[in-house]
Amino acid sequence: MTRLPWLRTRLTCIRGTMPKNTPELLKGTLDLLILKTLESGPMHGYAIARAIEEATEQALQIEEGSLYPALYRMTNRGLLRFEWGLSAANRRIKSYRLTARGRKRLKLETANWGQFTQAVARVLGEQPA
Amino acid sequence: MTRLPWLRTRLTCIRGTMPKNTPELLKGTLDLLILKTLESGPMHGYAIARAIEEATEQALQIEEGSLYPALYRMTNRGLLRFEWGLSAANRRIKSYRLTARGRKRLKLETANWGQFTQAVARVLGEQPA
DNA sequence: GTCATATACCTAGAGGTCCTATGTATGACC
DNA sequence: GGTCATACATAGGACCTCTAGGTATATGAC
Repeated sequence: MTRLPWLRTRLTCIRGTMPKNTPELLKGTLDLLILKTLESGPMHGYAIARAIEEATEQALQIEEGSLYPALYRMTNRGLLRFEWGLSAANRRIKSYRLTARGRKRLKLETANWGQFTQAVARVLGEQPA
Repeated sequence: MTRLPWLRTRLTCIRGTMPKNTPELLKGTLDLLILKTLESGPMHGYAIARAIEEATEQALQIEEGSLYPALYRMTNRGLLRFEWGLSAANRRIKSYRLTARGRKRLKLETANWGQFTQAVARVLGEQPA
């Protein structure tokens, strides 16, 4: 049971900003976030997660165990496709991009999200400005 | 295989407004919606579902197969408690109300929801007014 | 050089939530 | 007496996220 070198790294990463919020909330939304992030151009998985975290100022943490299965799923559904390539840091990466279908899906899910949050807002009794 | 009388009722109900949206989005949100609906006073399960649907102008449909398990869950967690009673229509009902814990939870989940939607909004590139 | 770190990928299994489909019961109304 | 809406309930499946584990390698510090 030797402590492997990469283990400590991971733990410190997690301990860092762990907001512990949004345990279930992320449920239907991760796909939308990924689609939106890819709208501006191709990106690889790890970078997508970082981009989302940065955009939300670490409010949302994308776990790798959610991210990679999601990318896999979405590729299978024809929303994304990927090519192997090299990152700026000279690393082997899978560069994902939206397909036409993915773009259409992004539109749909964005609209759904808008409707959904409006509906919830009505229940919460927020004044729509 | 005779067609049972209550079947048709149910089907027409469903066919009515079925928006088919929010398949996954509801995930972490149903509890919040129920808590908020009960904030104004005791209510029974069926009425809670109707209230949410009305508040959202049928944008959100609360299925009974989601509703009753949710009420059960939340009762077990000490967020709600209920008493058997009679409705205005003279029917046997379980009248639910918030516990102190439920009220605290409502606050927490409302705050979480606000943060979460803001985070998503940032990714979607919406201007925060 | 070699050690630690960050980058970059992957997966199995657990846990949780929602929905579909099904079932029962009864008050009100025609 | 039949139909409808109300009011409860639950088993099973589908789906998604997270935890926890695993591998590989470029880069910079020492």
